[in-house]
Amino acid sequence: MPENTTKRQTANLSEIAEAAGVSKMTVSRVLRDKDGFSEATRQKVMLEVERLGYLPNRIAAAFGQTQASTLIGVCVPRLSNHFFGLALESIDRTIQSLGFLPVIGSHNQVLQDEEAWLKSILSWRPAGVMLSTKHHSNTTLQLLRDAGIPIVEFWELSTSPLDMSVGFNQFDSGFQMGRHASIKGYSRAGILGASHVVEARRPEHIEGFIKGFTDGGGTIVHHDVLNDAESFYAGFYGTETMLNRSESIDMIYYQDDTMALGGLSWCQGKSIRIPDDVGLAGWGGHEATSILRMELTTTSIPTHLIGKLSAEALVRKLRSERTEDVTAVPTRLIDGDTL
Amino acid sequence: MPENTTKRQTANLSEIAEAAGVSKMTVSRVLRDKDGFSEATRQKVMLEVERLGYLPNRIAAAFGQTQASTLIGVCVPRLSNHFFGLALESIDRTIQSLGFLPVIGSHNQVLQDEEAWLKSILSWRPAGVMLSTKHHSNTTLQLLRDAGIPIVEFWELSTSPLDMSVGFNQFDSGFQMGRHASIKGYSRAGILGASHVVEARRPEHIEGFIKGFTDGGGTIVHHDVLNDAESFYAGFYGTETMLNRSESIDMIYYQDDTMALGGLSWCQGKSIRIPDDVGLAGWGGHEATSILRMELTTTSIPTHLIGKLSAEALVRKLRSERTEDVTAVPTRLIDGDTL
DNA sequence: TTGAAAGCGCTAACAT
DNA sequence: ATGTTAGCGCTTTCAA
Repeated sequence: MPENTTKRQTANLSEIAEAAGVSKMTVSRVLRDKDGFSEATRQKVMLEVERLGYLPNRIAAAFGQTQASTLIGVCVPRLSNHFFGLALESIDRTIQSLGFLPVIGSHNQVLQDEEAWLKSILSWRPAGVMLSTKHHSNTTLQLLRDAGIPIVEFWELSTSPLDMSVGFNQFDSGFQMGRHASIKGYSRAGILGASHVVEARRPEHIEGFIKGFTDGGGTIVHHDVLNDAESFYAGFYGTETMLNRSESIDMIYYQDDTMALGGLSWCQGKSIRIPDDVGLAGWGGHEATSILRMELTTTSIPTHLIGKLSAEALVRKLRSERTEDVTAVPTRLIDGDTL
Repeated sequence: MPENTTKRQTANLSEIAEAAGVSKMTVSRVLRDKDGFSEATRQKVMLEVERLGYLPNRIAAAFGQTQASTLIGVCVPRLSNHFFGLALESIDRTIQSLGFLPVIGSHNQVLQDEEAWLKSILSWRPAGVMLSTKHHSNTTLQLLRDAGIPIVEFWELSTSPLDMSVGFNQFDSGFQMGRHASIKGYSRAGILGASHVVEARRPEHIEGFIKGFTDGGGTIVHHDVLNDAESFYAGFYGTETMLNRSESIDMIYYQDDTMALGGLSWCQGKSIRIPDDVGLAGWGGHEATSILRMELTTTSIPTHLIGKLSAEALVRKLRSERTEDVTAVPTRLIDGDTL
């Protein structure tokens, strides 16, 4: 029976102090394990803490003492994105185990949404923030500067980070695939991307692929960006559209593996031979590829590792421990059966 | 260059007040749009707010005035779960648009993890919490009671909720599939579940399926619970194991669609005819099924709707508006080609 | 080893 | 329409 009209529901330090026959400060010291109390006192206090079901009030604790906030803001493009879901899982576990509370948000690839989210979380004076893109609005940059808290940019590596960066070289991951395709003899590629935001920036691995592929003498025949979220189905119908065009292409590079899987399925349904008729390459390293009879050629991203390392880097900085500003994690080109 | 040693980085109400030549209270009123100020005053104040880049301090605002906290705790089983990812996306958007800040956590189907997360978020005195399971530890129940804040249990419908519940009848969704399979003539079913937690409770839709299927005269021949997360690959190898056993089964019911898709793929690789040799049924309504040449028989869950309605219900309660305590959303049995 | 006092930034309640 | 006062629960600082 929620009663958010009443003032206070839980015991506070004073009540514990009174019950235990000591002062507020002594209780505070015991709870935070600062020294300055005897074992006997500790026991008296803890007994009352248990008995009264004391729950610390972090709002009060954080209030005024900036460094006491245990909130850490974490912003990703989409909560339903498979790859970020995996990274978040790792971030969540790591941050919590280190004694902080993650506050997760999303920006949908819209700079203004990131900005709005940032204002929202900064008004709670977090100890630090974790951002998953390299590009930010000017207001965002200003807000971050003013906040004066540690920042980790994770996912895509930034070699000149605002503060710290943990991630992989996204351009290079695409570049390698482009070169790989070129070496394998492919020369006319289609690229299939998707974004539900029209003005979205072209992903760096796509840029990298273009460079790697054209450097090797290849030509990008098509570059379709569907106005849709990356998804299995977007890859399915996007592939249909692309292959039904007149110009012949010998391979398709997909924005991610969900799309590549959709494309692969469409091709199999049409009895198009992979990789003989068309080569396919994805990006990400999606778990779903494990059930195929052929291995998808793709680039695997160490989502878990990124999450763990980025959360750890942030906490180390919060604790004023030594940390690298830039931590690169490797991606791995999986030379599968589809290209 | 983060400096979490210095005390304050941003302007506060007093500074705005001084700069604008009014009192703190007037600034406070303007910012919260409470009445009690002239248009001229408003303009003076807003000018300084802009100029000094004032960012409200919600910690101070929430401190002492319980109802001023804009934090809402949200706990799901796993952040990387596709279905919960979709629900979270909807919850996130809805909560933010209503002026609150979601604090998302996960419990991995472990009651103690939910309890730990709850303690953590309650110490931040949230305005309300959203939980995605019906079952809680005694301590969790006690904590929720003491907190005295609105609670929404979302996902699985609870007809006697702690406070409010928004979701579907999970038992019934399985029951319907069991009856459906039985009516179609299937009589010897295998059930394939997965959980990375050994002592996890059996999902209600599995229970429902068993009831519906056996009521119709069917027999559950196998019930395997893989010690793994639900995943495409778990469905793949679990199906292999199950079908390689001696006893003949004529259908498999999967814990979710990712597993069903894995199973379907395994069967197709072995040239097992679906649904003639074996019928397959999933649960959830995964987007990936859209790329198959056959439609997966499954139960579709309105993840987005659940997220939206549950977030709205909570906020309505916070605003003391009228709300239903129990909101049922429908699931839909998709009578596809695999059963 | 312990306690007392001050103050963090804001808002509710009460003036004017 | 605007200002003043008090206090939320905790921790830091200083004193005993």
